[in-house]
Amino acid sequence: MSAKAHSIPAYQRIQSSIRKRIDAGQLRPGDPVSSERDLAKLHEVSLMTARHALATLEREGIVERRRGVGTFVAAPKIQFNKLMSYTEQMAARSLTAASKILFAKVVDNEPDAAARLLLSPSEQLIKLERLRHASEEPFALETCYLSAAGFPGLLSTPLQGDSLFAILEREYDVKLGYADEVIDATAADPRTAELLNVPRREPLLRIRQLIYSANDKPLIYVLGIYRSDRHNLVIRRFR
Amino acid sequence: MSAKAHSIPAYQRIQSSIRKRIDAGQLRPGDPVSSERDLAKLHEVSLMTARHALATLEREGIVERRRGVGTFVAAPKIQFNKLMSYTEQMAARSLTAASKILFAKVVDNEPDAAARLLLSPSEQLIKLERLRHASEEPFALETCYLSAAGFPGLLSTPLQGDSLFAILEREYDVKLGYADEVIDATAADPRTAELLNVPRREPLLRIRQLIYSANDKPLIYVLGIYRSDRHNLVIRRFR
DNA sequence: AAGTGGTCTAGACCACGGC
DNA sequence: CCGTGGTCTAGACCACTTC
Repeated sequence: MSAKAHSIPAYQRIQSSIRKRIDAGQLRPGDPVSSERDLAKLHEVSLMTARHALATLEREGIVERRRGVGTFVAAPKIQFNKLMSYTEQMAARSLTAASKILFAKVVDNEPDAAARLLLSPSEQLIKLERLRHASEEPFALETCYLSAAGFPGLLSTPLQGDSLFAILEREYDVKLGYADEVIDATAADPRTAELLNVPRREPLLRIRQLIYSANDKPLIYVLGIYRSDRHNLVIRRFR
Repeated sequence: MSAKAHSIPAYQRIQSSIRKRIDAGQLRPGDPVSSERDLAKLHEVSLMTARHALATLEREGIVERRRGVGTFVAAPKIQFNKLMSYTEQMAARSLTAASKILFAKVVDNEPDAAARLLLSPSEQLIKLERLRHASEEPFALETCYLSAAGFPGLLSTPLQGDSLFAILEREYDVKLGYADEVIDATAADPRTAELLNVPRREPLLRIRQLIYSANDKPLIYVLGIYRSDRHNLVIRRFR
């Protein structure tokens, strides 16, 4: 029925239009979102399609649905369980991302990182170590590894001003899929303590993240160390 | 069309039948699951219903779907982003749950916990403090709070042998919905260090969990402290 | 009673992967 | 080519909440 543009699924167009109105402030937390039936008429799609759009928005925590009542814009707490770059996370909280690159070179002596990416132990890897700031105070040390062969010339592009996710998606046509994260607590070693400006042995949050492409190939391994006084991890679990 | 049992949705029955075959070992990781079309014929439902069953199983990490290829039993890593009791988590890893109750009384001087449950500061709360073990070694200290008025007689029921989730769902007809968790790192205080058998100031994982009912009412507030050498938190994020 | 989300039907076409 | 999952239709009835 619809004229064209099969390139973007209808349910994603509906989601975009809702997200856009939330971002623009036209829809505020607690405000009702159009009902399934209204959305279906408005976008000229069937009920199931409008429903699919709202259902996945709910799992992202953007919207809350109550049977018999309606769908409402969720409190903007956090984008639950959403894979986002540091830049995107900061933007979602209306903050600007600031970071300092400590290390950016090709290495071949990190067999552990290579193994996590399912590469041979001596494979050449791009290693990128960055210190994340918020209002002048450092709060995270992130080290990420990528296959050097998979992303030629990455180190020559300006990494400073742009999000790594954005570069990968734009320049290398990468489609990010999901990430598995293992979280635990660790004590600050001397170098980390100095970089993060905390005492030695301070408890820190450690997140080891393996980011997969949309077709299930491991792309990036990220080791993140976070000051737990300046950063909380928030997730939502479902029954 | 379908004869009866509107009580349980068809897509949940399909999920149960798949889960059952996985639990029984008839389906092992990597094995193909019946396709959408086969499931639809087998269970005499429409394609969309079979599809819904597989789609939500995928978001739980139980199954992996590959377009053009099929649906396969996922590696039994972890039940991603799933709200489960300690007992259920242990069972999922084929371990037995062991815990010791340190404290189980009604209190009225915990305004912080009351506030999180949206109750008045002096409201009477059931406070339950438990030490979790795995193979003789303690690894977690969990303190949970519930409204005393909401769950009369809970302290009289045998909490030792049964999962709290199971008691609430069975005896109080509670429908658990989801949980929001805030995760950070903290240092062991003297009492916690002794209980968990670790040095003082040891980095520990702290999880503050607010469990909601299916209709969005806060039910339980849980403060958990975990030995990070014996417990990892694993989550999955989606793009 | 009216409106909402939750489940479901019986089909359709498309995009993708493997043979 | 065929089978797979991904999107979509044009309806339907149910369960729930609010008025």
